[in-house]
Amino acid sequence: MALKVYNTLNRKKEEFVPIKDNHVNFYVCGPTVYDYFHIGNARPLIMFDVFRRYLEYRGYDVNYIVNITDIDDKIINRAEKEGVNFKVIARKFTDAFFDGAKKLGVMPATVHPRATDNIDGMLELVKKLIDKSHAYEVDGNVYFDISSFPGYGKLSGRDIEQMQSGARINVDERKNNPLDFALWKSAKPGEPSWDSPWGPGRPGWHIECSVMSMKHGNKTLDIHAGGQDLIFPHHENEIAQSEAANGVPFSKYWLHNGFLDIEGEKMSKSLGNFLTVKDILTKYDPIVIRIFFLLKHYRSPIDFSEERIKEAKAALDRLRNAYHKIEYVLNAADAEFTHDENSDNQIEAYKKGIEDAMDDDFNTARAMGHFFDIAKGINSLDEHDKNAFSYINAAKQIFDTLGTKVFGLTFDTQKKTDDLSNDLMNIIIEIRQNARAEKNWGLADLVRNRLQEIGIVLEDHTGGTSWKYI
RNA sequence: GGCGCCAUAGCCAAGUGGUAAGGCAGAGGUCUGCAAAACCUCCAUUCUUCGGUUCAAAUCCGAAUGGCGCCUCCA
Repeated sequence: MALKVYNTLNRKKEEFVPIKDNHVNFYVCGPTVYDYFHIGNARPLIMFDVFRRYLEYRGYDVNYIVNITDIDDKIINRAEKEGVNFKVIARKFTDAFFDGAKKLGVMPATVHPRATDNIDGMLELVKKLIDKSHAYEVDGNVYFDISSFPGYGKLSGRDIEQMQSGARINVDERKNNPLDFALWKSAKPGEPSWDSPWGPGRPGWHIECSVMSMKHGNKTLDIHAGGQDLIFPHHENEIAQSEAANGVPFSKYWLHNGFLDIEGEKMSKSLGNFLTVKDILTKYDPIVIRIFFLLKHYRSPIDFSEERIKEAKAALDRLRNAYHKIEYVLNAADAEFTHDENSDNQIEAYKKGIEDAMDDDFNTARAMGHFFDIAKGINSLDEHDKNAFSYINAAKQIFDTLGTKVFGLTFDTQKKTDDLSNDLMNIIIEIRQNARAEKNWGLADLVRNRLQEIGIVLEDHTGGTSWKYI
């Protein structure tokens, strides 16, 4: 089955065909580093990371670009408030972004370009737009003239005239048209600035993405992605300035993720429900956050709450328990298993189910359902049945490849355990088994309870006792 | 006012015109010294409502109702 993606440009699912062979230029709008990134920012970060991994799993050569916007009004405002250079703010929250992303299991992009490293490219693009009469300069500011670009509004499905009638009153008087947007802003005294033909200034909000995607990707990207709120004006403006300059489509496919609410309400600082990833990770396993997002389709709205997270944790634990059984059986086995064709076929069917789900506009929620089916299959197996070998082995493969490499989930709850710890655990378990044999339940329970206090769970089976970290 | 999205069990959620995946919670049972984990059984004759198309609709069309988003910085 061919991969299909929902393209915001046409509002339809389309077959995914890269522009050139199996090469994919995939650009995601990264953070503006003016604050710690929040749980809502984590959604595109995690979901598009999974899409990227799946494309690679499918054999595509993915050039994955996630920019850092490190110059912007919000950064300048914060720097002013704290009385530091804007670079201090940008550096601090760029570091926090990379740190959080790493903890969430997000793979580093092929390249993470920064806006401030690309000022020259932006100046060139602005010049080109002026030369082509798509932009005009007023008092050191350069604006894009949207009336010069007939396709304006095609991504967001907006009509220019209707937008003009509904435009806010507080528009910049210097613009020819209220909807024209800034490509270059003149600097006020004391503000960070770069020299330009129009005087000292800084780039407008949208220009950095156009420049960085062209530089590190192509004039026409295969995929451009971001949050739904970026459709207008950000992505609309990127299209206008890029296509006006290059005369070719800016991106073949546009992907947009749905919003996240907190307890049914929009997240905002004024409501006091603003949750940063940094804070959340002090409370929850990052992989729980990952599976929380994976359990729902990326384009739907998602609601974040304690209860949802508890459910996500329970779901993850179910998969981890199954994986724990896989390892327990494989380790305990004498490796005298016979081949079972039925199990092979069954597991092939699960694998195909997951791939079909992902091929259908990255339906991770459906894909996860198949993982639970596999978990059930593992849990139902008689661990002493030698015919179970191929099923268990194949299941492990699916967990390790699709589960870990594509979805970025970790199932192995065993921390890095050294030989000494393993030996000690075996001794403790042996002593407790002796106590149990003598029906010394007090001692047996004491051992189990004390271990639980330090995060180790003992599980008695008919054939012995296994242990794992919580 | 303009543009767009959504409505499936107690909760979350998938659903590709052919007769409702999965997870959580709950009830009963099995296993166990007790736990934990797991397994088995039960838990939507029905998909907000009303029309329509069709042999067949949760899926397509229309309308109503109820939520939500964007149009201003936002992932």
